[in-house]
Amino acid sequence: MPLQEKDTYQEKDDSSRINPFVRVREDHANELSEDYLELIEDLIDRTGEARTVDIAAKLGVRQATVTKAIARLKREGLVTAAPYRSIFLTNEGKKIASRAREHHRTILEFLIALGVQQDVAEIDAEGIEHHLSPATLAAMQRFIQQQPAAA
Amino acid sequence: MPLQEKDTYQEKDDSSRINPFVRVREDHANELSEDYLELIEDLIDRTGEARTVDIAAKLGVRQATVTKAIARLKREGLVTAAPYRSIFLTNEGKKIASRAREHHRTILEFLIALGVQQDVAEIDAEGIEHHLSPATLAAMQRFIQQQPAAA
DNA sequence: GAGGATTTGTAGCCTAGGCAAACTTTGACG
DNA sequence: CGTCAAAGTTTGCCTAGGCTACAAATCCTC
Repeated sequence: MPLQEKDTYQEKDDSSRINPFVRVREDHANELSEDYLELIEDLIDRTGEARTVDIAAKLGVRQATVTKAIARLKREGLVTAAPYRSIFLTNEGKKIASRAREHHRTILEFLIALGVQQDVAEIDAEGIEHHLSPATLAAMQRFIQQQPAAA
Repeated sequence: MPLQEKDTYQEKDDSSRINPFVRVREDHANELSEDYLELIEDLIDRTGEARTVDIAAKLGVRQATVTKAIARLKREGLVTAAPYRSIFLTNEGKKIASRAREHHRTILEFLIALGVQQDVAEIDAEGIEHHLSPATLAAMQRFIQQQPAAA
């Protein structure tokens, strides 16, 4: 037998394209980051700044948890933040936040167009926004545009 | 000050109904279990038995990981399994598996009806199936039935 | 029915992301 | 300008879910 046996394990490269479960696990790794970035952008837009205490309240976690997460985002170059000061997005962070927000909006509009109640749609949109391929998002866009847009 | 301060934290009872992020975190806790149960049911149906090695291959993880997960499912009363023997679902486990499978099928059909390519639909369905409320699933059902069902 | 390959299980490690408790910094206000 | 509440941080803990390496059991095959 040549080289290493590999067990039944699939290599990362192609497995994410091939195995849905692997793909879901990978999505989960980005999910939290995107939620933070999207929320930070939103807070800055609406209140002028993103503070630990507000992020914690929105996400339903403790401030300590937010501090830890922000440290990670800093390490990844997605935000900047000086101790005891509020948080800002880097350009890279802004890109991700805007994309996430756009997806979120698309999904929300789509669900509502599909006939789902507003509040339920909000919750479900949050749940699925990190797991949809560009192709599905495009299909949702098409669907929205075909709708008569009930006033 | 009265009683405990509570910080800005929201109590579990209502927060899952109120805060989408809390809801998503709760969904994640069940996600893995449902994937296992659904897969076990599928393997039993198709090959006669559910073996660790096959579960591992399908999920893209190591066998040791599967063993650990099965131990948890046993503790939760969702499967039965004797050491070195294959795995069976309890009634409770079967209920969850069937529900999961049904949701999965609904979502898959829906995405395809929406115009998403088969292989992409498979991947996305796996990603979102644990995050949709009954209301949204019902809306998807309605949409499928309205479709002319293109041959 | 013995031997070796395959499968399963065990032990120990790692990381992420929660938490509480204690500490530090900030900043508002008398 | 001193004090003190609110905000932020640090530390240390826990659990889940991955992994590797190794040990044990099972089961083909001759």
